[in-house]
Amino acid sequence: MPREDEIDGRVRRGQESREARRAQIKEIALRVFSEQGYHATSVSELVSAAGVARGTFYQYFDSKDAIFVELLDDLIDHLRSNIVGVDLSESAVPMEEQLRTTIVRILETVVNNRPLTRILFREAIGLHEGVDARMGQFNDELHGYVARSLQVALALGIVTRAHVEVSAACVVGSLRELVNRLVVATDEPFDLDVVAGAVIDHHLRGLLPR
Amino acid sequence: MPREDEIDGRVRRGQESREARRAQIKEIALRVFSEQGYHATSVSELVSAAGVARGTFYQYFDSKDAIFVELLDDLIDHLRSNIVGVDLSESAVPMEEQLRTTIVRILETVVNNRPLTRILFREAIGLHEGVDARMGQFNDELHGYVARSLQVALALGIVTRAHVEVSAACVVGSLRELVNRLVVATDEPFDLDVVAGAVIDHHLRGLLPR
Amino acid sequence: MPREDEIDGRVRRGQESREARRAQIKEIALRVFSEQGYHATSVSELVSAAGVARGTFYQYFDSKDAIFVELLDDLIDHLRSNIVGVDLSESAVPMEEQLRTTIVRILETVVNNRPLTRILFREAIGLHEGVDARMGQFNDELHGYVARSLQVALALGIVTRAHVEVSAACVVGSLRELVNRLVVATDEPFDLDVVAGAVIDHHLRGLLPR
Amino acid sequence: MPREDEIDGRVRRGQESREARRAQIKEIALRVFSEQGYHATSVSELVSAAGVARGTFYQYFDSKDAIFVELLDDLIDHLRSNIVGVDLSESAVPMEEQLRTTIVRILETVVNNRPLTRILFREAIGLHEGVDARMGQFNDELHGYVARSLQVALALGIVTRAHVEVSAACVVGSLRELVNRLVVATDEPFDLDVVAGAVIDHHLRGLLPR
DNA sequence: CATGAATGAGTTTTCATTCAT
DNA sequence: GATGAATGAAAACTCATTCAT
Repeated sequence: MPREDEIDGRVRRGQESREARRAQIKEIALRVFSEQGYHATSVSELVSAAGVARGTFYQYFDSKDAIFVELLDDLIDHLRSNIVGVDLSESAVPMEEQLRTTIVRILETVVNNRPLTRILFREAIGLHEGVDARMGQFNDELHGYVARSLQVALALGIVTRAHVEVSAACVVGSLRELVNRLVVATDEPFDLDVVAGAVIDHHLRGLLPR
Repeated sequence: MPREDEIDGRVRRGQESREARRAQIKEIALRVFSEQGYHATSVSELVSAAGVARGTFYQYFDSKDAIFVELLDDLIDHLRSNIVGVDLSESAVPMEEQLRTTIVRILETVVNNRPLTRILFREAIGLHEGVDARMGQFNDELHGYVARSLQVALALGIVTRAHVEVSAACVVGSLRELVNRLVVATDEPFDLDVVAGAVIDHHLRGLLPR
Repeated sequence: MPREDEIDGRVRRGQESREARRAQIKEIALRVFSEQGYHATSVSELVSAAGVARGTFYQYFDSKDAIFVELLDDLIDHLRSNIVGVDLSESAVPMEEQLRTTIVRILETVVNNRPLTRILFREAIGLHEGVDARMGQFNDELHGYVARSLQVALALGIVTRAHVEVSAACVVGSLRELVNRLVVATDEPFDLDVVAGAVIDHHLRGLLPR
Repeated sequence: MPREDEIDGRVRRGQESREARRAQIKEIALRVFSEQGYHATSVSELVSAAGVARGTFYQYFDSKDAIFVELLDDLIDHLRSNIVGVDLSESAVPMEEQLRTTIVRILETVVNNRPLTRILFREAIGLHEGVDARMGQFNDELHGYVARSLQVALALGIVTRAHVEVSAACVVGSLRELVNRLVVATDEPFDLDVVAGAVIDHHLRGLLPR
């Protein structure tokens, strides 16, 4: 009969390596998916790239769908955690600074997760009901957050003349397009602060001279 | 031996019916694709919906890919034809009016081609190299057009302080997001003029009070 | 534009060859199943034995299950059609003769369908819910038929002292076992009339001398 | 260095626990197999139900087949031990009484081993060569025993007019069918003595009035 | 030109068995 | 002797495309 701690040790070691293996497969799958796309990637490629057997893959993930969804959820969670409310009380950090911080954070997240972001932008639409729903939900969250902020700002007189829904769509669409151009379509680095500043300036002050 | 004009007639009739048949298949494919998506639509569904045999389908289109790409090209051509240069000469129609017209036209086009637009937004990414290239190209065209216009406007002093690339991305992204929300995600009608006006106002004057 | 009868001809020819192909695949599947058993037979073996491609098989049958169930249903239908009510009216053919005829018919059917019968007896249990249900249903039908006949015969005083359920089970079980021994377990021919007579004699008069 | 008896003790304890472990796994496997059937039961289910690791299972049994065959052999041995020769000497217990006893014993055995019996009747056919052989062998044994008994009885004039092979098949088939109906298909209890009596009466005296 | 039966490479997934720890 | 992660052969099934009629 093995001693208690021996069992614990085994179990712990097992769990550690299980987690490690799982993470390893996810990491490689992320790379392969982002290089080849979801449909062009077969489970065979996944397992041979990860250097494990077919069955091993299925011990850790229920299906090709499942690992893909998990990868996407990871990024969406990352992004969601960067949406923080803007504090409009007088004592707070200036609104523009707060906005800049949020945008910089979002851009940082996607820059640091280029492969996932690419998948998200290139593959994650029309692929899978669950993914679509999650994506739509995140987009709606973002839109709702911006719209509500605009409402408050309107009420406080901080902004004016806004068609809230349209303006919210403009803000969200601008971010998506920037991510698309700066992160998805190219590998070239860019200055986050400059971009964030320019976006905020664009949306707050518009193109016409004042 | 048939007479000359009889042959001509046959050929013409043949060609007419060829074109008609082709158009009919495309029309039905458009419907089916936009209802079910590219991957979820099999050639079987296409041919049975069109009421032709599998082989017939392949006499008109090289592959499932091919017809899909053709449908997308059609829409992109439609959209492209709506991008017209803004005339900034003093004698011209006021710039804001010109912009409004362009945006209204683009929105009209996508509203009138909801199924295709849906495919374009929901399916046409990460699906097929050729499609990706075309989509990217169109997006770049739009971006380039907006950026060049901004350059000119900057030079003329009509707009100020613009980070051209970022602002162009904001404009393009705003349009994409609006199309996405207003046309792709819902069937509800909306007032094109109001939306176009709000977009232009947003981008020209910004959110802050002047 | 093809003439009416040309279309009809094509369609008819098509249907003929479809039916023929279907029957051919069924026939070969029957042989392979009865030789190797259901589980030991893969679709690959089926199609290579039939000399058709995998896809062809699936054009005619939904699944491996489906063709198997169809084969079994064929035999069960055969057998069911041989269960005919016994006419006990005075003017009728003598009861014993009627029973003999029914039993001879059943034995003939199974003898003429040895491969299917073998599958039915060796494979068709615990394999598939639908098959189980059908088999159970047929067995119950047979049992019910015998039991009802016994009830009537009891009422008419033709038989006596019967524990109806047990006797019905004895009759049905006897038939099953005979089929098992004479048809399933061996290829040797036997005299149907002799066996049928012996069975009837056994159940009607019993083993003890009178 | 351990003392002799200490080693013996270890070995004995080891063997005891080996046997106990083995029996425990068999017992649980019996339950799971009879609930779900052979094919529907995976080794995973077996080991998780038994609370042992996969590898442990394979230390006690060569394969999934092996444990199943062993379970069947157990039941067949049980049943075989209940077949005892009928003593026809004048001084013996009356033949009918002896037959009744044998039948009651067999029914008791299967009633007391419902799970195994169910496996035997529902699964153990066409599953595995070895199992098939064993089942066939037992069936033949039973048949042979009944046939020889009939031969003797014929010679002694106790029974008359018997087509020995057919009558033996009737007797064996009747038992199988009764077991099937009373034990396999239902959980309801029944009066063994009544059923045994009815069977014997049926086969000895037949259905016709005397 | 139209037809639709035939094709077969390719996909995802399962699960009995092994073996390093 | 116990463990359970890893294995990979093998299975069922799909569907875009071809080609004889």
